[in-house]
Amino acid sequence: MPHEPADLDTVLGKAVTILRAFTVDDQVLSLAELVRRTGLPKATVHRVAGDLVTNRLLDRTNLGYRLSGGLFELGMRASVERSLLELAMPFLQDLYERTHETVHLGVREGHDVVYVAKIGGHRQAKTPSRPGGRMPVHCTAIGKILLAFSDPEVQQEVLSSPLERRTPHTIVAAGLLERQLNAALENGVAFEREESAVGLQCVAAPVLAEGGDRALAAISVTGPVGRFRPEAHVTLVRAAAQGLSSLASRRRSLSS
Amino acid sequence: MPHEPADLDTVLGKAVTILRAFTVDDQVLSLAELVRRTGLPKATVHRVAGDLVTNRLLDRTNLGYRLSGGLFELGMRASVERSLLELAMPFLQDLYERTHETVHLGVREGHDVVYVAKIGGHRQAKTPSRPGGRMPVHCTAIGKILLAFSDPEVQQEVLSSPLERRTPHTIVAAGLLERQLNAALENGVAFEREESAVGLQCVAAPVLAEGGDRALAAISVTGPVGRFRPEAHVTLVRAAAQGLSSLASRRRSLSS
DNA sequence: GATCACCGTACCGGTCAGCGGGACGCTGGG
DNA sequence: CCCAGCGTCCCGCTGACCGGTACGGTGATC
Repeated sequence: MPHEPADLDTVLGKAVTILRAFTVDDQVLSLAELVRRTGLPKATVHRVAGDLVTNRLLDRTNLGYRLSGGLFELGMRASVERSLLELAMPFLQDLYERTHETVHLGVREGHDVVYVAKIGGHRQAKTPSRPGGRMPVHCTAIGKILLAFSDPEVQQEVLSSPLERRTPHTIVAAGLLERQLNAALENGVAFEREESAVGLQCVAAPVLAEGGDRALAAISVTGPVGRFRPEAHVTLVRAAAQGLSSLASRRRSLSS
Repeated sequence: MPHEPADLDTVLGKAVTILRAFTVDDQVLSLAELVRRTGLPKATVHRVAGDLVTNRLLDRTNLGYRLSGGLFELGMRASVERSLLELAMPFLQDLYERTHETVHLGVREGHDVVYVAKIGGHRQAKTPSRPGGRMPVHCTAIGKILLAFSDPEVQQEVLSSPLERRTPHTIVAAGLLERQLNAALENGVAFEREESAVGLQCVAAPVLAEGGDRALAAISVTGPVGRFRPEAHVTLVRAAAQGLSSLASRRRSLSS
């Protein structure tokens, strides 16, 4: 389940429900739309949204409400993502410069991967991912490598839940997926071939925690079928991920 | 004023007060520390922080509280910053690849510049800026160019307020600053020479709104005195900023 | 230009979520 | 041993929050 109900009997619960009603590609939502999405009474949304505006978490435009810059600031202070991002940037940078293909950094959250960074040039392949966005673990290279280097129980959790089909190539058979995960664990790389979007392929390698058997995050390179062969970039991606791993384990940035 | 009091007689106000108690380089704050910073009663902080945890805006660790990954996700959905970032990345990317110096993207908020993106390699100069962080407008190249392309009233507002001295080179005389702003407006570039941090220099150019007389954002290149001469990069920075300007004005991403 | 659907805004009295002073147990340092 | 500082919990008071309802504006449809 994406995220549980969030207590609607409390102001705070209503507030975050409203905030979370915005998806990655909503620019601005009208009051009515917020009412529709949240299921809250109109008067309530009106009031709470107003409070959110005075508290600078929302902006008011003549078209409706929109997540504010203050929220962006706050989000960038989230310790784990922030320090991961700062450590990772130089590596992602290098990787991009050597490949000139789209480079991703992501972490796992439940059954999804959350993208922490995405860098690409003017001619980048049109990927469905966005920084701060989510994708199901089972249909992306990043997701697979993260899952391969997760606790067996969460791995099993995902394998035993229904696997949404995103494209004709999406792997929906748990058995096949499990074999790929084992291979990924063995090789330290995972692949994706048009499983999240038609026309795209991807390689990913894990950023490992101290012990070396759990992934903190993962790095990937994505490109269009045709000019791009995932196998050709295995070494580079792996090198970047390993470099970051060893740098990260020399710092504190983990735990729960 | 950075941000006004935020109504403390409301749950929401207390909640954001607690969230904003975290600065860019706080990893984790104890309950007691939060009490100290917010001035709220201990019992209240304890309860509200608890609520924030159940609503996934804070994480609980054995050392204290910390801004959660959910908050990061939310922040990345802030429309203005997000779309700006997406449009800008390829340009920042190019700029970095041609200079191999630290590249920034920033917007103005009140008397501060807020950094939206920062990219640099392994050998980057050690800058005080961080993505999501703030710096005073008057002591950075980005800040100066943003101010030069702002409404005259806000420009005057800043000029007539006390200018904090950050380094021995920080410009604290309003007259001198004003002359630099005029020059910046004329040339479409601003410079900074060790005014925010000793040993660093910087060039910045504006990302202009449709009309061409107001800046939406600004791009800069920063490097260490010695190997780095700001003048040498004027053309590149300006080109990147102009490219982004024309791209941005072909989209909707402005207003208040 | 009348009707209607849908929007954003405003009102207002009942009630329960939120409040915070204070007490408690734990820990570590002097 | 004591004390300072921490996190947690209790509990009765009260005003912040609630949301049904009503109102004015705006655009499409006939």
